[in-house]
Amino acid sequence: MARLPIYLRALTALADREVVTASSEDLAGAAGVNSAKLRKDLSYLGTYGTRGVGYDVTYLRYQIAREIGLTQDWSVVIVGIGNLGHALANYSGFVSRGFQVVALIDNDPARLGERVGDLAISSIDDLDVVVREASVAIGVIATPAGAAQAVCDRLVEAGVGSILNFAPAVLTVPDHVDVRKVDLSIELQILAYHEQRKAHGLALLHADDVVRAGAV
Amino acid sequence: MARLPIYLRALTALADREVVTASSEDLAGAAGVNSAKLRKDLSYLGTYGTRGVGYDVTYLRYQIAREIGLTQDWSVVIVGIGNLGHALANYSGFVSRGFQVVALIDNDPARLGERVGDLAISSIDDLDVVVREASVAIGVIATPAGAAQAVCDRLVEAGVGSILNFAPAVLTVPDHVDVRKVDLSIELQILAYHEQRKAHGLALLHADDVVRAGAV
DNA sequence: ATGATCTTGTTCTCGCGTTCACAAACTTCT
DNA sequence: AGAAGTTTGTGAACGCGAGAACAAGATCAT
Repeated sequence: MARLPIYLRALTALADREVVTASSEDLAGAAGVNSAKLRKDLSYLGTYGTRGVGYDVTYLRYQIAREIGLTQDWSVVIVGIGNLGHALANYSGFVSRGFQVVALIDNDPARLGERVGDLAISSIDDLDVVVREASVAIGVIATPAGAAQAVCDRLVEAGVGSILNFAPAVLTVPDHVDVRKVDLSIELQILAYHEQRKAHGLALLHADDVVRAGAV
Repeated sequence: MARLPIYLRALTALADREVVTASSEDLAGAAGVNSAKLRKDLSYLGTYGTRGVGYDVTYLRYQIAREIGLTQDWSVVIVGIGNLGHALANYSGFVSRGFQVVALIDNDPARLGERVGDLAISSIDDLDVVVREASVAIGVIATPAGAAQAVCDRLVEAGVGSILNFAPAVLTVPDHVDVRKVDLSIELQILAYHEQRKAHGLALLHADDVVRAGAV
């Protein structure tokens, strides 16, 4: 389920190299997962492979795209046009995968109307209109943590069904709304934890050796 | 392990509100997790709570920060100063949590020396020197997918032990190197999948009702 | 055609993480 | 002091996903 987009990307890369057929081993290698896991994942979608042959790259790619819902375009609204919101608004990876940013919203009245890429920054009061007219299903929150819950409530109220949250805050939403969280500093902290354990681990290992040597 | 930073943030928020003591229920609520899970997580670090009372906010916060390795500062280098790299270089959330960006590296010779925030963009040939002098342990890759593996190799070769990868590519690294991946468009695709299933689910539900009604 | 080879789809087992539930320990009130 | 009320730490059951292993199905060579 969460790995489908990775498979899709691997298939796209293979298609670009004009590979016609790929085995689960090939695909798994390109996606960085176990081949049994990949086969099991794909089997949930249907039986799109051929035993003894593998998977037809183009066909499977279409099927996965359809399953994810990428055969249609999705409208996205970004709230909070700071450093990150700015970068997201210009991020080419979105458009190329069927996501279209249809509105940029910021709180600062001084920035109203400022152009970022093809779009002008608008007020949060325009949210309802924008969401209704472009049938926006996905909202991106790139505000500071303090504003996140309020913005989230407005998005939900306007009818947005899925939220991608970059703010370092825990959002509470109704059951029918999906939230995914991307927290940059948490990722760094996790890496710091591993780094520390590597450094610390060596010290502990030495101490351990001494203990063990003493015991033996 | 991966939830420690969330607890840390919740504790910081409580400390800012001058809360002295918090129960596992309080903390779990603020962090958005089950209270039993939180208690078990914390029990792996040691017994920092007091039965009948709860956890001392300041004390626990320090212990978690120490466990993660946030009592020391970490030097970070960012490679690829496009939209995203730019935003990351200016992101205040890093500094405030003990991460210091010490170098910005980009491939484009025309941009060498360009200033972003307090730093000038430098060449990847300077990587070894920078990593050694500032003892950089963490590298951030914000390049296009095509360049990611090459940059990754250079980082590993220079002695970086942990990598945060924003490029939509699968990186292969030696065992002793940790990699974490943040993929913006994958997050959106997962949301699109859920959205589609919501819309589709209704249609299927109707079809299902018909079938069931027919069967009964 | 038939055996050899390959690859998928699926079953089975294992291990891990989550959650429940409860005893131990601390506080507070009488 | 002792009972009642809280809250932590942890043992046990549960569920779920990951990986190994194998049978079914397809191609290929002879």
